[in-house]
Parts: sequence; C-alpha cells; structure tokens
Amino acid sequence: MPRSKKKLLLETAKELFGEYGYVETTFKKISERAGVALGLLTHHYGNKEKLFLAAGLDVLEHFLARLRETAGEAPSGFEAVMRFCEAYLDFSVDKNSNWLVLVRCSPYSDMKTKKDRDIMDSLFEQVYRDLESHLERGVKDGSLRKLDAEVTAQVIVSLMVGANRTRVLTPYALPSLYGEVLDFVAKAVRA
Amino acid sequence: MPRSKKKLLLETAKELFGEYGYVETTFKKISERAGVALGLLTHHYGNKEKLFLAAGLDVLEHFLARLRETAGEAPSGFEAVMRFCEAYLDFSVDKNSNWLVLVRCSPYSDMKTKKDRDIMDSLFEQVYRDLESHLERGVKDGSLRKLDAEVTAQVIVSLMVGANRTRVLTPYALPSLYGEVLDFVAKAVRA
Amino acid sequence: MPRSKKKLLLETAKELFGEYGYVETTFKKISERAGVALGLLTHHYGNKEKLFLAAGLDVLEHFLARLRETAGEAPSGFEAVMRFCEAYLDFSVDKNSNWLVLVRCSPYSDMKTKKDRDIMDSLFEQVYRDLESHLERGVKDGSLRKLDAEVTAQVIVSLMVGANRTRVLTPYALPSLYGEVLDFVAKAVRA
Amino acid sequence: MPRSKKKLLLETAKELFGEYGYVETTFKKISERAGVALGLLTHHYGNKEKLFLAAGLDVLEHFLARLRETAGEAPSGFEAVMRFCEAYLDFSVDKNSNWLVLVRCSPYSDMKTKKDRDIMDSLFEQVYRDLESHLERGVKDGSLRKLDAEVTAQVIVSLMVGANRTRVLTPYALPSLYGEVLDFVAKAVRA
DNA sequence: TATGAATGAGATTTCATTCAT
DNA sequence: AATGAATGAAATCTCATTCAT
Repeated sequence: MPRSKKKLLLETAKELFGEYGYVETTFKKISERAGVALGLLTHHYGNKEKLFLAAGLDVLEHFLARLRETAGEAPSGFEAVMRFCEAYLDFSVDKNSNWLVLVRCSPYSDMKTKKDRDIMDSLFEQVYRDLESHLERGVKDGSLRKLDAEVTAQVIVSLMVGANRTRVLTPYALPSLYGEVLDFVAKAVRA
Repeated sequence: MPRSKKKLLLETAKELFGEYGYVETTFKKISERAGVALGLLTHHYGNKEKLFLAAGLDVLEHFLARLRETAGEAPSGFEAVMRFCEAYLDFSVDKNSNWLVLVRCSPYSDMKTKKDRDIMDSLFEQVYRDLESHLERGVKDGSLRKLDAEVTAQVIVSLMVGANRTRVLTPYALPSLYGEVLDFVAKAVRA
Repeated sequence: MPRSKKKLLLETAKELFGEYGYVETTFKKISERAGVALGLLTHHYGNKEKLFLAAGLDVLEHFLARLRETAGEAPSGFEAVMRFCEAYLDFSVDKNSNWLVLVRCSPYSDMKTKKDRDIMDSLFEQVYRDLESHLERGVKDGSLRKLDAEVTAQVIVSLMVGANRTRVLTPYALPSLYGEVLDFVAKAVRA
Repeated sequence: MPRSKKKLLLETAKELFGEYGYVETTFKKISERAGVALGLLTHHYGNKEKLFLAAGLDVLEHFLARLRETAGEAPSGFEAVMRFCEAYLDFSVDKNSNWLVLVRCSPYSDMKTKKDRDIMDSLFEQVYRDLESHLERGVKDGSLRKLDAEVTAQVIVSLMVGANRTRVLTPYALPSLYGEVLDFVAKAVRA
C-alpha cells in the first residue's frame, strides 16, 4: 500500500500498462483508478514515456532481485540454471509482479527514444549475464555439458520468453507447458 | 506486384503494420504510401481491425504454406521437425514475408473483438498440429525419443517465438543464435 | 466571401490572429467563428504554426501588392517614396487588410522554427528592396538629396513600423500623427 | 546582485520575460532559474499579471531615470532632443537593462486588465512629456525649427520604437541604422 | 517567509470513419 | 471503384494557482 501519491501512481500505472498495454493505458484511466488529479502524472513523471520507463524498470528490478535470491545458493551450476529458469517462469505468473508490463508493452515497440531503450536493454543484459555465470559454473563443476555460455544463455532466455508469451497471452497454453520447458532445458544442457 | 488497388492496399498495410505496429499505422500513412485515396481503405476493408485481420491472415497463410512446402517431404520425423524449425526461423527473417506484422502487432493485444482473435487462433492452431504430426511420426519411426507430441510441439514453438523475438526485436542477438536453437531442439528431441 | 472551407478558415484565422494575437487565438475560437469542425484546421493546414504562417504570408502578399500598385506610376523618385509611405500607413488602418496579424503576432516572437521565420523575412525583404529602388530613382532624378538608399530605406520603414504601432496599439495616438510622419519623411529626404 | 528572494524573483522574471515573451515564460521556468520554490511567486507577487506589471514598471523606471540623467544638462533644446534619442537607443541595447521585456511582451497584448495597462501607459506618457519639453525648449532657444512639440514628440518616439524593433528583433538590421536614425531626426527638427 | 505537491481547465493534435461527388 | 474533405471524440501535455506543512 503505497503512501505517497507518486508511488501510488507508479503502482497503478504498472497495473494498467500490464492490463491494457501502452497505448490503451491513458492518463485518464490511471488518474481515475488511482484517485488523483490528471495533472499529477506529468507533475511527477514528466510525460507518458518516462512514466512507462519508470514502471518497466521497477518491474525489471524486482525481477532481477527475485532471480538472484532464488538462484543464489544453488549447490551446482546445473541447479543454479534450473532455479533461474523456474524463478523466471514463476515471476511471470505471479499476480503481484506486474510482469505483464514487460510483455504487453514490448519495450522495443513502445519506446520512442533510443535512450530509454538503452536503459532497459542494459538492465536486461544483467539477466543474460547472470544466466551465463551459472552456465560457466556448471561447465566448470562438471554438472553441465561443454557449451558456449553466451549463446546458450540467449537460447534459454529465448525459450523462457516464448513459453511465457504462450502462457500469458494465448488461450491454448497447456497446463504442463512450464514443467515441460524445464525438462527441455535440463535435457539440453545437462552433462 | 499487385495490380488492383485493393491488393496494393493490403500489401502496403502489411509493410506498415510490420514497421510501425498496429496503433502507429494510420490510414493516412497507408493511403499515402500506396498512393491511393484515403477513403478506399474503408471502402474495401470496412475498418481498421478488419484490414489488420486481412493482413495478419495473409501473412499467416503464406507462413503455413512455406512450413508445409519445406517439411513436407522429409525422410524421417526428426528431419521433418528440423526442417519445420528451420523454415519457421527462415520465414521470420525473410524480407518479403512481412513477418513483423505478427510480431509487432500482437493479435492478443491489438484485436478488440473475440471473433477476430478466434479466427487468428484457429489458423495458428494448424502450425501446432503440423508440428505435432511430425513429432508423432518421429516417435513412430524411431528417429525421436518417446515424448508427448502435443506439449513438445508447444515447447518447440515457444522456443521459435522467443528466439525470433530476440532476433528481430533486440539489438543484442548473437549471430549464431538461430543455429544454436536448432541444435538445442535436436538435442532435446532426438532419440 | 470565400467559398471553400479551407479559404474560409484562413480568413477567419487572419481575423482572430489580428484580434487576439497568436497565443490567445485558439482552434476552438477559429472553428467556432468559421462554423466548421475543429479537426478541419489540422486537416488543411497541418498545425497551428503552419496556419499562422499561411495567414501572415497572405497578409504580406496583399500588402506588397498594394505597395506596388500605389507607388508604381509615380512621376518622380520623391513622389514614389511618399506614395509608398502613404500606402504603408493606409494599409495598416484598412479594416479589411487584417494588418494586425503582422502587428499583434510579431513573427519574431511567435514563430518557433527558423525556417518559417526565414520565409517571412525573405518576403519582407522585398518591402525594403522596393523602397530602396524608389530612393535610388529619386537620387538620380534629383528629387531627393544624396543619401544611402539601403540604410535610408531601413530608417523610413522603421518610422512606419513605429508610427503604425503607436496608432494601432496605443490609446494616445494623435489624429495628426500619420500626416506628421509623412512631413517628417519629406523633410528628411527631399533634395 | 539582489539579496532577498523577492528581488531575485523579479530580476529573474525580467530576464525570462525578455527572452521568451509573456506567454512562454512560466512560473516553473522562473522559479527554477532563480532557484527558489514555485509557490514563492504567488506568495510575493499575487499572480502572473502582477508579476509582469512589476517587471515592466521596473524596467520602465530605470529607462526614465536614464533618459533624465542623460538629457538633463544639455546646453540647448536641440542637444537635449539628440541626447534623449541617443539614450533611448542606448538603453535598448544595454545588456543589463532588460529592455526586451517591453519589446517582447507588448503591454497592449499581454495585459488583460485595463487598470494595469493604464498604469503602464501613464508611466510611458512621461517619456513623451520629457521629449516634448526638450522640443519646446528648442523652439524657444532657436535651436529647432518651429514645430508642434506634442505631435513631433510622438513622431520621434515612433521612430525610436521602430528602429529599436528592427535592431533587436530582426536579423537584417544594418550596423549604421542607429546612427542614421539620429541624423534623420536632426535633419527633420533642426532650425 | 518558504516549499513543492496537488489540482483541473484548457490547449493542440491525432485519426478512424463518414459521406457527397 | 475512387476521391479527399469533413467530422468530433479522445489523447497528451501545459500551467497558473491553491494549499497543507
């Protein structure tokens, strides 16, 4: 329960960007749901794009924190990779994570200025770097087969991205999809 | 090279939906690039959503045809699966395929009426069904390990979706990504 | 009485820019007085600045035409100069000339883009050039004292500008001001 | 160097009104450049129009003082008139005078209440009165030709106004303009 | 005196859609 | 089939002013 109206606006914006996407989320909808004056949005966040950037970064920061908590103390590289994937998929279906902000409002479609995209990109890079380090560890400790950590990280994240979209955006996702995806990863990387 | 203005409008619409996404593609932009009168759009296609549906279906139909051409005469189930994946990824980077219509304009965000979404969904279902049949064939002919064709199809398509987005929407995709993705699939499903 | 709505909008815009200045002239005021839809303004003129440029140029073109008509067939350089000045001052108090567009909306304050200013400037340059040629003629035909035509033109136009502002913008202008101004010019340039 | 924040705000307001004009000068810009709280503006000056009036009057008072200093001890009426004109033009290009407040923000466009306009007008009247008395003196002491002081004052001030606008607002003012203007006045009024 | 969050009216601009020709 | 003028609702954004602290 945010106390300041500024924080309240950010929370409301995250909800609505996730529900409606960037374009259909309007200042009117946000201010009405938050119960504040319309002008407060630009007062605090400057303009719509900056508000969206703030919302996206907020979600991304919580996401990174969750990934790190979860994969942090794994006993092996393989375990770290698996926990990373699990945490990724869990976060994406967590009701409170506002993950949909990142899915519905593709940063690469909705951001007009290169600078804002770069900020998002550089934060997302850290997701890749984390997974890479887990993969390298696994190769070293023998829990994973020999593989190129950089490109494998990109393949695995791609799978997360796709599975996630299938789950949260389509009506035909199978209940066992996430479980199967984890198996799939395990099969492909285990020593 | 479309001869009728109706066809010309559809081609132009596909280009622009792919370049700008649904919302930023306007009737004015389309009619100007196509060099025809503004009013012709509603005259021929009714409204924006119907035009988008026509554009999306057109791309999807070409996509399906390509998948079928390519995977059709494979010597084994495994080969069929691999050719399917290759064709999927190829199509998505083919300059002339207007694939980005399907990427930039998520049917699940940009379509307002359930009816239109259902039409897209049912066509997309066929992509899954095709891959499923290749997987089943592979299990039968022994070129693939024992697996659940339905959910495996969904996992593989998810990987295609994710790899494709990484490639066409982000600036950091590795050149070897698509190759590695194919290896990944091979490793996970081969007998 | 303009027949097309486009022309009607321009006429109305000239009136209102002259009455209220640039900022206080709103699309709402224009469209209401013209009796057309709000959106027609941007449909025909793109945006407010372009509309203003069109209005200003229109007034300026009529102004130039009037100056030329009047000073055209003067019997001497001196007469040409005097008729030029008279026409300048007359035009500025002509109810139908919409001269105030150029006074109230100082092009040098209200135009945001350098390009638009340049267009106005280059048209205004012609006013100077015309007066210069009258002055040169007068020096040659002996009706004027020896003088530098370029800078004298600028001084005389400055006097027109100032007298005009005193007359149309302030409450204390004397009835004999314009007459006296003409005497002033005559005294200063006559041979 | 103003010490109180109230004075600091007035100085900053004069700068900004001169740079941007009345409408584009916002409370936010002023308070940010001055480095004080937004609310202090209305606290000290009531509202925007009153602030503008304070700024305009401040410039006008310094202007009058300068005119009087300079023309005060002239040896003849003619000399007084010439010094008056010189001081007028000098003040208008003095970097520290904030003269542009009076040029960019035409009191006759930007002031909404008649009362505020009247205050400005009555102060400006004194400029005319001063010049008139110099002219009368000149007629009496024989340094000027016989002329109507009241209307001649208005003509001369008009020339100052126009020359000044040409100089500070347009890109094409000639370097010799001010000098030539002074000659022009001399020629027109000298005995 | 000093602060800056908060308000809401109003401005410009966009754009799908309609319609007369 | 073809044109493009015309419409008006809705969006983003600005900003003077108020007010609690």
